[in-house]
Amino acid sequence: MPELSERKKQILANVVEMYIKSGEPVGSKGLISSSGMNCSSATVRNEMNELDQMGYLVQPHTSAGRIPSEKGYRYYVDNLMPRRDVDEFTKRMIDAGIAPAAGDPEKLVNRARELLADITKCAAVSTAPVGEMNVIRKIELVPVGMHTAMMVLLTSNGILKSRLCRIDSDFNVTILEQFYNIVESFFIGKPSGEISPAEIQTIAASVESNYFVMLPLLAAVSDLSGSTNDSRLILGGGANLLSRKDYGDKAIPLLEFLNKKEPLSEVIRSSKDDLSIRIGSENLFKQLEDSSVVVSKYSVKGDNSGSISVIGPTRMDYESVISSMRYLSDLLGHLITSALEE
Amino acid sequence: MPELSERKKQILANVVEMYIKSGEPVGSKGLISSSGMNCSSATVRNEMNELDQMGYLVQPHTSAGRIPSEKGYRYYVDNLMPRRDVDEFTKRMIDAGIAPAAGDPEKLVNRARELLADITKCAAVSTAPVGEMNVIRKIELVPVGMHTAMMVLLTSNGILKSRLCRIDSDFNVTILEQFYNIVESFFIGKPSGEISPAEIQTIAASVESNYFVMLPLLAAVSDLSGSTNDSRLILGGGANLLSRKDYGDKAIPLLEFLNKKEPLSEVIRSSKDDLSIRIGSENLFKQLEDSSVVVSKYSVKGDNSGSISVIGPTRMDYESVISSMRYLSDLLGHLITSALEE
DNA sequence: AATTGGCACTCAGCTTGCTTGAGTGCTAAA
DNA sequence: TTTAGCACTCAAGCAAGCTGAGTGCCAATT
Repeated sequence: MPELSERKKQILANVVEMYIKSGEPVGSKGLISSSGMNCSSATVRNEMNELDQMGYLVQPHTSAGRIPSEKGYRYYVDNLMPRRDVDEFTKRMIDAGIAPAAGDPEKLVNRARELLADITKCAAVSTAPVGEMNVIRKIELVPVGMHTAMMVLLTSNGILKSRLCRIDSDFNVTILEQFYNIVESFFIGKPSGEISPAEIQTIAASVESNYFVMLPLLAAVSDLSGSTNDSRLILGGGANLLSRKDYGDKAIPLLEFLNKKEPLSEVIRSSKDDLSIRIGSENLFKQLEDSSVVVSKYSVKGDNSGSISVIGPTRMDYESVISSMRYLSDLLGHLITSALEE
Repeated sequence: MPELSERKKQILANVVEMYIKSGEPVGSKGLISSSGMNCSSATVRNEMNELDQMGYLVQPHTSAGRIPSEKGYRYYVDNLMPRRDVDEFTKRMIDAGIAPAAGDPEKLVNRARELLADITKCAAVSTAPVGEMNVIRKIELVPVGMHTAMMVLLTSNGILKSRLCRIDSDFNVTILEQFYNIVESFFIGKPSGEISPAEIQTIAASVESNYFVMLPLLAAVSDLSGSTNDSRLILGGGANLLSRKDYGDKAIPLLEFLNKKEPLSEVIRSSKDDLSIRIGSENLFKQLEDSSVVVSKYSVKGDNSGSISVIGPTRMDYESVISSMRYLSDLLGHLITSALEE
């Protein structure tokens, strides 16, 4: 990454910011007047030309102004973007918006996602808190029919999962007792997600008499506890993308893409850092080539566990999106933590 | 509703069907050729003119063909539309699509909604089964923190609801025991939704010592059991409306409207019959003036309890939508019933 | 009395050409 | 190295013209 001269940096930053604000390509003259640089438009023109050749800017047509390329956005985000705190207004909006959900982890996550979509006017995605430090609190098996029962599993981060299971023989007290004994001695207090099929086999084998009845139940426990939380991945504010003129009719296939759970999950989960920004084709899916994805993780009890994300046009207002997300994911982590500890 | 001559009926039916297929206004000549009527275009023209004046057809512009008015659609749906069974292909699609969800009521409903959206290329809404005959099966209270607990309620139709509650004193065995006693003697087996605040008061008063601890817990039970199932109302396939050229940019405000739970719930719930069709401005919300809403109820254990709906442009293919919905809601009702009884 | 062929008329949507103006690159002077 | 000046480009907006599907009406036909 070659160093740019101070002036080039200044120009690039201005182009990016003006383009983000207006959506119109930025010309040399307009840039001068609204950035207060003290040099002439011709000078800016020369510099822009070089930035163009270096790949930071592009021209939509020969006689139009410049817009940032992906490389331009990337350089801006990495080196030029101011790292301010959330503005007061947004902060209040978040504080006020999330307050009514305090105390309930699930509601908090949902509320956070809705707020994020509203604030950024982009699509927002949330994943529920599922840390590795997470422990199984309770397992219940409630008969629903003769051969079916609802299994309910509660983890220490306050997340409830359920699933219907079916067995071949009738339910009776003995089976239930046996099941609860096993649960008590093998599962309660165990980190969720650490139950291997092999273990299940071993445990099931220990009940000679009811092996074939118990096996599906135990498999269900394993399944439920380890279930990739795809089902806890929720997209909101998709409609916001439609009002963004950036995507013309490309908004429709994009929305269709985002509505599929699996690829979306892949997109979100492929982020490693606490805060990751992927711009345009840095996203591996070609459906996202005109979009940027910002993922911010939040921690519950000091354990990195869930995330909130924003998906919008590459032209999104990175600075405000990121500052909002930083604040919101911090707050969310704290609120969930205290909901569980209190 | 004045009777129309046989020929007028035939013409109206053809206009509606052709317009539904093509989306283009139907002219006299085109109608002749693709409907095989044995009269001249001039005759059709005269008839169309009358239908126009009677209010069944309208002309978008002076020199265009005719399209059905709302009155025209209504007459078609009530009197002219063939009532065929689902076509073989759709039927297979439904059978194959719903099979993997068999056994789990919640999954069945979700799958049905997704299928419906896919088949009709419209938005689809599902509500979970919540009949009046519905009974509380089990209530669990799982402590999550010092002052918080997760309450889980399971009803006889296999639907699970949960909610976090918080109390002022610490949880202890006595409180839990007392709570479960109350649950056992007052709530289990009771029709959900029939627990009045007054009753809660009475019951809470019966535990002199722990009145203030028990009250919020009991209130939570009442709340959970009676909770309007707004939260069980889910919209899917909203993106389908965008690809429908019928709504130009009106699709965006429409989607925004549909994404609000309350009005959508109102729209669905205002249907009384087993199958209700509301066309255009027959819907009370003006956001739906260009849309039709078809609601079909399904029964679980003979008790009319949930519904699936389709929302799409007034130009939707009523015949195929309705036949699909009839088949699907029947199937859904049966599958849920057998999942619970088996 | 109902049906039909013929004809003049309408008008949305497309095509075409013109104009405008923001913006560029280049050159020559400061 | 910067700047003023100038010729050039091209998207977007507008007006005029053309096209063709479709109509309404009338007079002739069955």
